[in-house]
Amino acid sequence: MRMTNQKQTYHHGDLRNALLQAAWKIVEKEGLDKLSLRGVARETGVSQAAPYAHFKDKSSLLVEVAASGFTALKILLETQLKECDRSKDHREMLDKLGVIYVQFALDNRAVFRLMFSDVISDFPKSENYEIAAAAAFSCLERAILRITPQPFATFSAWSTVHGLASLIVDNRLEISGDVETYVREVTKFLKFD
Amino acid sequence: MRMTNQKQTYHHGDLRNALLQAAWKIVEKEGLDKLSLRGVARETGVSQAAPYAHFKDKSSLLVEVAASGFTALKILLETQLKECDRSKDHREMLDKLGVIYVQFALDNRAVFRLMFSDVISDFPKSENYEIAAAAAFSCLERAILRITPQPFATFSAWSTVHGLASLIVDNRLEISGDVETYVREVTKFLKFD
DNA sequence: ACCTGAACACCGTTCAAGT
DNA sequence: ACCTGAACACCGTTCAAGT
Repeated sequence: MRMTNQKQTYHHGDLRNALLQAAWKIVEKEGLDKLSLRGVARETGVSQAAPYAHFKDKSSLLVEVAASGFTALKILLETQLKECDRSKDHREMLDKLGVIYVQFALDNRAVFRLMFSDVISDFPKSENYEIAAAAAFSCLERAILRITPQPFATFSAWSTVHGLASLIVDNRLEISGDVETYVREVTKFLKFD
Repeated sequence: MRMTNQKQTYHHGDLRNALLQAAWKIVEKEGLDKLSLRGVARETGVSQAAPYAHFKDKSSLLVEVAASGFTALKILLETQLKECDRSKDHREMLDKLGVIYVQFALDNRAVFRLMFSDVISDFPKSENYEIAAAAAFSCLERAILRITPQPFATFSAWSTVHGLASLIVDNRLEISGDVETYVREVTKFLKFD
């Protein structure tokens, strides 16, 4: 099928990234269980065995997709964190980060699930993944530390926001109305003083 | 197993339940992604096509496994709820339910994941599933209502406990020490007054 | 009604071989 | 180094046929 205007070479050039993008796209469109490595290769216009030149196996590819998910989330959180830097209302900042977390989960349902999926959790994770995940978590941590130094405060905030996001994404909680008011109503019971 | 001594007959007798039990066992031992319908049939000593006499497809079987997971959790929660009925310390009761929730998740990692998995969430759920899930949720709700009538209090408590359970099960939070102290430390920031 | 065996269209993964 | 095509051992699901 080499008949488009682009000249098609035997070597793809950036197959690794093309595969990652295709995988993200398919996961979001079809769901994690519908994603096959062969399908990713097909979508990328490459043979079924080609991915193995760049990834050890299917799980390794998915781990990298999840890592880029954490990176995307981290960037969103960090942007908000910087915007709020001049403000003194630390609690408001935390709420805003919560809204971003939940909104990200809703905008990228399948990838969000993948980020915490057993495909990854029960697997030797990549360095990329661990770094990206830790970076996202650390944004929440920094915000909390401006409010309180209590040791479990970060876990508590993270649990609440993550739980809310998970329950919504997994259809156990129907949201009527916008995400923001929902997050605020739920997190208002968290009191760190 | 009432039929241990009986000779094998062409008809199994209670194949439906045998398949459900085998599925639970395999999921916990091998993980959700390793579970195949053919494997479940093999484990039960029956042909690959036999499950289709009792379940529409693989997902339908998994939905029922998840339903029995919710039922098991509900029973644990309800037992605790009754034990606490005479006590006046409603907050203590809530904490105990939280511990049970998280402990259940840890004792049945793979099934807990399955209960909220996309295999089920993006699927026409069965009546069994919806009833069992609602029953489990309602235990938390009843406990909360003794503390406060505020509308989002239940969601808040559920989110926190569910988030904590999920993060631990998905290996994003290492627990050092026992579950109980962990749950108490995290939920102590939830204040309903 | 309940179950089997063969069949079909898919997978993940490997490997010799091509560029 | 990067990619292909064929091959192998698995799946989920269907269906005619057996009990």
